[in-house]
Amino acid sequence: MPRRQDLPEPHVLAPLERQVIDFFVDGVRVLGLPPSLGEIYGLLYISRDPLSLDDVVHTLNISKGSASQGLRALKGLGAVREAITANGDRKTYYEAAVELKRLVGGFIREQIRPHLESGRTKLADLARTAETVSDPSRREFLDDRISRIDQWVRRGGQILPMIQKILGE
Amino acid sequence: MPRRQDLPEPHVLAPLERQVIDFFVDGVRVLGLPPSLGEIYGLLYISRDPLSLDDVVHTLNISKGSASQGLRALKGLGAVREAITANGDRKTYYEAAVELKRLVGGFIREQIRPHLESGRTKLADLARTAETVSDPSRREFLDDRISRIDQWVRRGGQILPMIQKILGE
DNA sequence: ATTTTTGTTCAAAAATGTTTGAACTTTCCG
DNA sequence: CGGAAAGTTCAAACATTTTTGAACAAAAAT
Repeated sequence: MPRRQDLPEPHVLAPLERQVIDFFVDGVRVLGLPPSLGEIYGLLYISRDPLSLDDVVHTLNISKGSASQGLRALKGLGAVREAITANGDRKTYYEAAVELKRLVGGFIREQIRPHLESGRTKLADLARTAETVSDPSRREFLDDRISRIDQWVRRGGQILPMIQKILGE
Repeated sequence: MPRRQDLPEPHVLAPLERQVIDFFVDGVRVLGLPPSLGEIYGLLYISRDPLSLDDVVHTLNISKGSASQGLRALKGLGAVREAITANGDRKTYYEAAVELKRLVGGFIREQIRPHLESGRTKLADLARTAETVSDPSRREFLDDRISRIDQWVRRGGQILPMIQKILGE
């Protein structure tokens, strides 16, 4: 019974596919993510059918380790999901999530919110440290600067839902 | 004086200043910028008076090269400006720009817009390549995926001015 | 006109981040 | 059970980015 994984095709990427993948490699670089994530996402994005980890490894010529870690990270970002595997196949197949809303949401949740969170914590520490400054003139200056950062963090927290709303329609 | 070469004694930073600097080091990492930019900006941000390149070098204990390049990059981002130099002094002094509007605007202009721009170009190339695909079914799929990316890029271009507007008040 | 001060440049070193691959675990199947 | 297939882990190899520092240039002071 011939199955997917029995086909020993070298699977050379067409120029178009390569172009799409490169597009996403550049895209994820802007977001500060490793190139392999861009490659994998790009490949899935331009594949009509879901692909297995093995498909990814062979098509992109990357290691199993990279593919495994990359797929996990993309799942975590909500950029890739497991496709429902219909037949009695024990591989899991992956497909790209293509809704901008989901992509942006995942990125904000995983990459931005945690930093905003820790920023808030550090800021609170900072304010506490500043309270121990005795010189009133210096103290006034510090209070201004710290409250300014506070304003920035606050604005950041406000604007994220707006971005999600605008991109999510 | 028996000092090690002409290496200057590093100025010791108060804990508060160190905390602020670290805050910005983390901040710029999120933006994909080198730590030295965060250090320099943080130092200027928490300094009441403008500082010279030499001040930056000695206080942060970084090389002159790093300080020079870092200050240039920060100027390019609009995050730092040259202060009006008191007469009789030929050093130039730098101060942090603290308006969120300016910071965000500079970052978008320098780091985001260029990528959006090149994204548009690559996308146009892609669309041209896709036109050569003959299989109608495959072609239909590709057209959908490509127009979807086009939509993303378009949305990105629309949302940037909104962000600037919201943060710029 | 020489030296000192101020700052820039860039090749190489150091630091950091990414990918690999071999060993390992888990699950399925006979 | 034992073996094979699928997937994970992580230390080391590799790649990229950042920082350094010595050489250089410009300009002011001596």
